[in-house]
Amino acid sequence: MRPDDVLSIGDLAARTGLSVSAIRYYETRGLIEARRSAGRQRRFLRADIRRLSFILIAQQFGLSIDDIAAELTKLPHGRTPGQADWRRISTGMRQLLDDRIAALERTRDRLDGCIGCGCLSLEGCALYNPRDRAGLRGTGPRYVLSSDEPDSDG
Amino acid sequence: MRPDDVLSIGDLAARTGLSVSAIRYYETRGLIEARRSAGRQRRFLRADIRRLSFILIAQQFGLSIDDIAAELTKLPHGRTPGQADWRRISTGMRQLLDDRIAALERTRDRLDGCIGCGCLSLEGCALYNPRDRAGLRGTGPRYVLSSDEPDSDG
DNA sequence: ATGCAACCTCAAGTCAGGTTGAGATCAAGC
DNA sequence: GCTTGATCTCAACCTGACTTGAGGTTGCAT
Repeated sequence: MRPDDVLSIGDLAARTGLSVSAIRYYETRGLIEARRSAGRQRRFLRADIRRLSFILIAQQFGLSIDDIAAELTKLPHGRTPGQADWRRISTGMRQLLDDRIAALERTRDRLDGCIGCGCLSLEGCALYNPRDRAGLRGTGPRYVLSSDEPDSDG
Repeated sequence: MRPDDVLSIGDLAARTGLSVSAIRYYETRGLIEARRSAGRQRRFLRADIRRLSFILIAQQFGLSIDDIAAELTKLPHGRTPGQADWRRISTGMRQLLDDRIAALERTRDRLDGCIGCGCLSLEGCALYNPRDRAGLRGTGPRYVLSSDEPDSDG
C-alpha cells in the first residue's frame, strides 16, 4: 500500500472521473505536476484532486487549456493552496462569467430587433456586426475572424 | 459581365466576408447549393448571401455545422425564402439563446455559493455536478462526458 | 519468485471546421 | 489569340483536446 497522502495516476483518475490519458495530457501541458516513484511512475498529492476539479469547471466556462494554465499560475508555488487561494481564483471566474452573460444578452436584444424585421441581411441587420464577432465563442472561419473587417461600409 | 442576379464564388465571398474556401466547404457540408456555369464554375443567387449570413450568426451562437444544416432545412425548398421564413428561424434561435443564458446564470449562482466556501472540491461543491455537464459547451474530456457518471455517490 | 494489473513512453489517430497547395481549366479584356 | 486572374478538384495540413495502440516496465499480493 502506498502512503496515505500520495496517489497514483489511476487513483487520481478514479477520484476525479477523468481518464488517465487526460491527466497525463494535462501534465504535458503544464496544468499539473507529478513526482515520480523509484520506478518512474507518477505520484500525486491530494491537493491535485482540487486542481483537476478546477480544470473541469474552467473548461465548462469555455477556457482553453492555455487559459487555465494561466489561471493556475495564480496559485501559490511550493505551498499547498488553501481556501483563500481558490476563492481568489473563483472570483476572477465570476467576472468572466458575468461578461459572457452580458454578451449573450446583448446578442439576444439585437436578435429581437431582427425578429421584428426578418432581415438577417449584412447591411441592415444589427446582429451581423463584425465588430462584435470577436467577443463571442466558437471556432468560426479563421480568415474572417482574424483579418481586417471586410465590410467596413463607405 | 455576368447577369445581374448571379454571383461567382468570389463575389459571394466579397459580400459576406467569408473565404472562398469556407464557402466551398459549406457546400460540401450541404449548407448551400450552387448551380454551375458552362465551364463548371459555381453560380450563386443573391438569396445565398442571406443564407451565409445566417450561418455566421448561428455559429456565434455555438451551433455546429450539422445543427445549422438542420435549421436550414426549415427554409422552403425551390422558392426563395422571404422575411417570414427567416423570422420563423430567428424565433427558434431566440429560444436557444434564452436557454444558454439561463444555463450560464445557474452556473453563476452556483459559483457564488462556491466563492463563499472556497471549496471547488468534488464532493462538496455544487458547481461540480456531472449531471449538468452535458448542458454546457466545450470539448472536454470525451471519456468523462460520454460514459456513465463515475461519481454517483453512494 | 511469479503473475498480472497498472503504469510507462512515444507515435499515430480522431473530430470539427476549415486552410493551403498543386496542377489544370475558365472567363474576360485587349 | 493571348494573357491574367478567378475557379476548379483533390489531397494534405492545421489547431485543440484528447484517445488509442504498441511494446516495454513496475509494484504488490501470493
